[in-house]
Amino acid sequence: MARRTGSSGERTAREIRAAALRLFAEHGYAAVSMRQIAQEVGVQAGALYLYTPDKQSLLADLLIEHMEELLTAWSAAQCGSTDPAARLETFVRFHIRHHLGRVDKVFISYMELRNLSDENFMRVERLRRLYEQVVEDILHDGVAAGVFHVADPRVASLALIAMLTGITTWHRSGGRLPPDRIEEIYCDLAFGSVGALVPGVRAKTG
Amino acid sequence: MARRTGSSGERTAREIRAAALRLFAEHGYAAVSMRQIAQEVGVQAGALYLYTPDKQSLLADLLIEHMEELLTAWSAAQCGSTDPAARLETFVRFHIRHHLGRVDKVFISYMELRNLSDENFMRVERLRRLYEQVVEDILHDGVAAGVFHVADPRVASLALIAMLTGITTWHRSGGRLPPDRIEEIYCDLAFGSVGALVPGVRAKTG
DNA sequence: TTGTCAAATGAACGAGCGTTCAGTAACGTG
DNA sequence: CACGTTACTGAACGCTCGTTCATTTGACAA
Repeated sequence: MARRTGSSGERTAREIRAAALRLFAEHGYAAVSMRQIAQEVGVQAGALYLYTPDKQSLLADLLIEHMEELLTAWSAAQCGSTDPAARLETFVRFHIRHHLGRVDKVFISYMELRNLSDENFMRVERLRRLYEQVVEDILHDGVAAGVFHVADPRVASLALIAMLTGITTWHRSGGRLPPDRIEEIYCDLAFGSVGALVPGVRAKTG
Repeated sequence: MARRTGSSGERTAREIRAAALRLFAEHGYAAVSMRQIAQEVGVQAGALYLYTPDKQSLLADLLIEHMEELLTAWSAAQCGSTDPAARLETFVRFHIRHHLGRVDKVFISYMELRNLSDENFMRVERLRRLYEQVVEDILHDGVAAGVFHVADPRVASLALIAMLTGITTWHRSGGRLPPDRIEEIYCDLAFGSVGALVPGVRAKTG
């Protein structure tokens, strides 16, 4: 056989990326072979090279796309408000919602950084730094406005992101808590950690 | 050559474990070959099998030992107090101090879980669950005593651990902040997130 | 000095790796 | 229906992988 009936380059390209993402997330980049990815797509290993120059690019493309998608989505999601508390709530809810819908991508974005070439690593790292800066700015403005109380906005922003992103390690869809409830809980935790209360009348219970 | 002058089985065993830890942390388990580990020790690959049945055990031993060491260290470090706030502060400081001194082990303990066999994974997971329970119990008691305010102690404990452990991803020894300062900052963040203040007179600044 | 044990060599095993490429079958257009 | 284009095969390339094992050397006691 050569070309398969009903095949389409565009579809195969999508399937390859999806298979690579799934397998990288499950077994890790180094532990997944091009032949495994090909098999998942239903194709021979050589065919992959019609769609990617090499294995490394397959990973790099996934990670860079993930970070760009994250930043773009944030641009669209952020509220116009200048109130730090409103901005923080918007961010927390956005971050959780965005990440819960992309567990695999989040996973490999943290796990497989070291398997990137130096150049690709720097590209991803620059994007990640931009995202971290978003939080740092919110916290910084909040501290200046006297509504947040954190000793070190930079460290607090990293702590906040780690806390929020950690959800992806334990969350299972259909689990005990629905996404909305998780958002509420983490809003409370986030605002508490910066020495503030969530805007609105919601009071902490316990 | 065969046996090398001045060689000792015990020392070689230690060196193999150290080399494996370092290389696994730097490149990932799957990306490190037995020949690389052997070269780091200054030995041929075959010699490793005098000290480990296979590569998998090399990883599993490191992870299991790490978790057991963590639990043992906590047993020794915990204060006798029944006051939830005091227990939380002790835990936060312990966790940070313990983890900052073992960055490599912490790293592979989170990154390489999926490279464990099912049996080894379950062993590590059981130990991890015990450690998470420590925090959950503290938070639960604090909520019952009315000093902590969290909606869901289980989720809050996972959030707290994620926040604290995240330090290891950005911390560099000799960086901007000395370990003591990091402890202070994270104590504030941790107590804030559970709706409390750090015991003592320390006030949040910012 | 000899013998025993501990510690390591180095070559080999089959398997799998990422990648290349000449060949071939289905598709889309005229 | 012919024909260039697109999509893919399948075999092969040189390597590296984890692991085994007969052999060799150093250390140490008798």
